[in-house]
Amino acid sequence: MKRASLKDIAEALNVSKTLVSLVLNNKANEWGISEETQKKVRKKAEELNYYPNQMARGLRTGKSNIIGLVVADISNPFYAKISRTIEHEVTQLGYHLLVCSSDEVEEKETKLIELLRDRQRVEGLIIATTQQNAEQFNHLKKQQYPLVLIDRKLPGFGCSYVGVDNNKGAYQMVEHLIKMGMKKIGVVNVTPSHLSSLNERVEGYKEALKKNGIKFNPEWIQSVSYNDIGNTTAQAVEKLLSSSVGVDAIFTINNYVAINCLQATHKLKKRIPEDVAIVCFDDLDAFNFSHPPLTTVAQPLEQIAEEAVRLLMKQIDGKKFLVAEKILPTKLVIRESCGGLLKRA
Amino acid sequence: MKRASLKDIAEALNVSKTLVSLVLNNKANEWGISEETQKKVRKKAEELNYYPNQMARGLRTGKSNIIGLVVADISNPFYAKISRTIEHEVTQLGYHLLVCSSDEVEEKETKLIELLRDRQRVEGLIIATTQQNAEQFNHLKKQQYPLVLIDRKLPGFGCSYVGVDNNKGAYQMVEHLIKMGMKKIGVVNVTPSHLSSLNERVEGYKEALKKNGIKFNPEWIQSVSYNDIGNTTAQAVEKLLSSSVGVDAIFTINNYVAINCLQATHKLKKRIPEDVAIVCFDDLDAFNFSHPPLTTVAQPLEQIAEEAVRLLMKQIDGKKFLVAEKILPTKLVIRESCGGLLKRA
DNA sequence: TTGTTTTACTAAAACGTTTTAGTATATTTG
DNA sequence: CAAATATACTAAAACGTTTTAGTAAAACAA
Repeated sequence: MKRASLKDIAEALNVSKTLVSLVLNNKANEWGISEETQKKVRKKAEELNYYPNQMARGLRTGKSNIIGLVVADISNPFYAKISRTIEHEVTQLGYHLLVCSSDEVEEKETKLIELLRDRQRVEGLIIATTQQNAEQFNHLKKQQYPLVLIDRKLPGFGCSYVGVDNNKGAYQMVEHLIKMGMKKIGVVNVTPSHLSSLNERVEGYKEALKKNGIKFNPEWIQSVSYNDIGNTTAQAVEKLLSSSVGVDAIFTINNYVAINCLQATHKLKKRIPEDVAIVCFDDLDAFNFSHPPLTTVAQPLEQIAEEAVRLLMKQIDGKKFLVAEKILPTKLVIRESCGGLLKRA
Repeated sequence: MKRASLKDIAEALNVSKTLVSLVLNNKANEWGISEETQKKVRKKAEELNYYPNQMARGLRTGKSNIIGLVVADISNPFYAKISRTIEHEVTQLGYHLLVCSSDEVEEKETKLIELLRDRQRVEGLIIATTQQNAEQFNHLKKQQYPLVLIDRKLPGFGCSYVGVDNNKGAYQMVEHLIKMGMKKIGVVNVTPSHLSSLNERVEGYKEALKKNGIKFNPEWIQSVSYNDIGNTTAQAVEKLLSSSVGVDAIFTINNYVAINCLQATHKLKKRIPEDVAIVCFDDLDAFNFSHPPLTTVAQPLEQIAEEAVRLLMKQIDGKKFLVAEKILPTKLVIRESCGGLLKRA
């Protein structure tokens, strides 16, 4: 069944396509088209079930009305939540969202960006990048292509960015542990990591110790490897809980590490939080019902998404690459794994 | 910076746009265009960084190369995983994916379908529908519009559908519990529910009891309401665990209910699985590290996605609405919450 | 040699919009 | 009453492809 076009409406009413277009784009009044004619047109459009062809429109105007989102993995709840809100926001604004996963592979991300920009002609990109150098982004910047990075920042590259205050989030978390009476606080980090966010969290941790007069012991920081997450986490936890180190609490650098630490600790038959507290950066719904429910530093996912869309739209509307950072506050979510509830009782 | 078009390449080489188009679409040989000319064209295209304008192409061919996916909530891990695979599959085939969330609201879904089909001109739709009647889908069917339903089936409406054998999955789960020595097995369902999948699960449960000579007690099935999930779940669990009913095991109808039952049970200070086993339909990554790790019926998410794409593409290629059902098997994932490991030890 | 076929291309239309530059008629102004 | 202005429209071009229907020149056949 062929779809109605402007021409069909125009012919049915014996008016020009121009007039129909003007009416349906709400420009009729500024063109002095009579109310009566407007009504006729709208009625016929309805009757013929007319919808503008976005491809024709896009071809003519040069606007695709699509924006692109590239994340490491859309099935990761962290990105899924953000994606959800972004979709919602851009839909409000008459845009569509194309989401792609890079699988944390640099070349895939490069290809995806190319695909979205060059083939699909998306009008702007929101990216949680996995890239380590800014080559491709510099290219986009030179061409004034609307871009917003989220979650992960590229050191030394100026662009729009939305993220959280990792340093402060970690600081608050650690300070809370100290207030709970913890003296020796370990960290499980990831290695090697080029992600700025993780380093900032470690810094926040160290600052909290310092400010509270606790002398930092290098053995308190253990690192695990994504390639061999199970074994390396087991080793890290064992080391932290060994009699020589013997920490009271473990601060895991992200939710993925947290999950593995949880399992490793259970395997060692240590109770949480009685034997050791475990807390982490990043909140997941699942941490509500893990054993025990985890105390975390939560990121304002919706707000991140909203700000990212806002910054992107500003660039799209202004046809200009903009450099603007939005650093949002995190929130301490206190559940049972840090012993807070127990000690209060 | 203006992008290169066919015209630019053609002019630079003093050939026609037609020729350039033919070469770049790999139709040069069937048109007898010389190797030499082909090389020239490809080289120039590369040089000018040419990418075809999908909107122009779409306008001309009537194909958008986009397909649409509508689910209840893309931030739900179940749909996020499926979406991930669908995206991957269609990308292989040169398509893009537009994902939208209906929030389980019928009118939103209706609008989204309209938006995707009429405005964005997606070439086909994959939908986990929240609708209760087939009106809109019948309309699509009449127009031979490519459609695949996943996860949720519309009773009495013939179309392509991909889902799992809910009945059998539930049957196997319940039979496993019986083999573990459970005699009284409760169910926590959702009410009111028009979702066929949930009803099938309840049927499978009943069949398993019957086949194993256990007389079904209506009090064993309790229902909760999404609107007041916390309270209703607490009541349901309390009832099931009360001395008058006293079930050995609780089979929750989906992952969302499972999470709430887990919390309710913990709150009652009952141990799982010592005091009561808890199992559920649907697997989540999170159930690996919940307390205790949950025994579940897992759905083959990737396979669902793959089949859905296959069925959709068949319709798009054939320009025909097809009625075909693909029912996939589930898998029993035995973890600790059903007591299996304990009793084996 | 003439007519036919093959080779290697091209011109132009079409897809459905938006936008620019009009125009014919009616109304107002000086 | 002529000129200027306002009103209510329209014709046609342009966006960048793909595809249809060609064509000129070369090669071949009779």
